[in-house]
Amino acid sequence: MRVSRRVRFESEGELAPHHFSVLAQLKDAPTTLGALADREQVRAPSMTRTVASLVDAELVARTADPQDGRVALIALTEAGEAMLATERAKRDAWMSVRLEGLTSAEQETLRRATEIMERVVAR
Amino acid sequence: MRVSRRVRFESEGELAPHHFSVLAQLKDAPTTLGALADREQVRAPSMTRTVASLVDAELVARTADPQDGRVALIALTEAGEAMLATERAKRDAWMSVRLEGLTSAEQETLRRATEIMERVVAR
DNA sequence: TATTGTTATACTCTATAACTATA
DNA sequence: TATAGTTATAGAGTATAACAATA
Repeated sequence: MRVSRRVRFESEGELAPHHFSVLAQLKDAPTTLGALADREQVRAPSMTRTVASLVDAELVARTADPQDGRVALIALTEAGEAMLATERAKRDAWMSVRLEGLTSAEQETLRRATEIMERVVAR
Repeated sequence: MRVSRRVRFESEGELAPHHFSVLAQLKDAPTTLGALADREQVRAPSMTRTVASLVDAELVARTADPQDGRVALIALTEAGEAMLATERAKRDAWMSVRLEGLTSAEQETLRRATEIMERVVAR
């Protein structure tokens, strides 16, 4: 928790945290508004607002679902992908600087720990 | 970041995140309102409100600084300490369940990684 | 009828600006 | 004058309730 707090506070970007978080959800595939709301742990009306704001910023686009007329499909625009990559690069840079001073053995321990935690979190 | 997200979302307590965070800052010693605002990355008026809400809930108490009449010193009450302990226990429990399935070697790797990251974050 | 999403409305958290009290 | 904190006011983000459109 302390590490994540430091990264959030110190590698701060132009994007509000909940905006960053939604862009990250869209990385792999377009997603319905409802699914986004579930994953972000907010109610549908809140996500409607957040998506409207991201659409205004041209970071995401809405398209209709050809199979189901009720559904709103949200996808990253090119600008959205670029923004996501930039923000992630800032976080990576913050961490890279701090890991440089470690020994190879320490870095190797962190690599193994990361693999373990990825499995833990995937469950 | 993904681990911290899961812990926040799934080990959810009664306390709003920014309330939890302020209580955690007060764990070791009473703190001025201004210092709290700095550490929580909010402006003084926001912290005035947050502290007022915690005072209403009797989780913190305000006392005057004997040396400087301008300063408001904020400290945990007994109820605040108990609340903090309870919330932390929930987070610990969430994680403990997930670490039980790991081998001893894997758990040892995580212990060593934790020590390394504590040094990284302390800088 | 049930589901997906939006609109209306209110509450909370945040901020900036202006103010009070103390140094 | 400068600093610590509060009050006034406004802008986001969130929620619930009521609604529209589609299945």
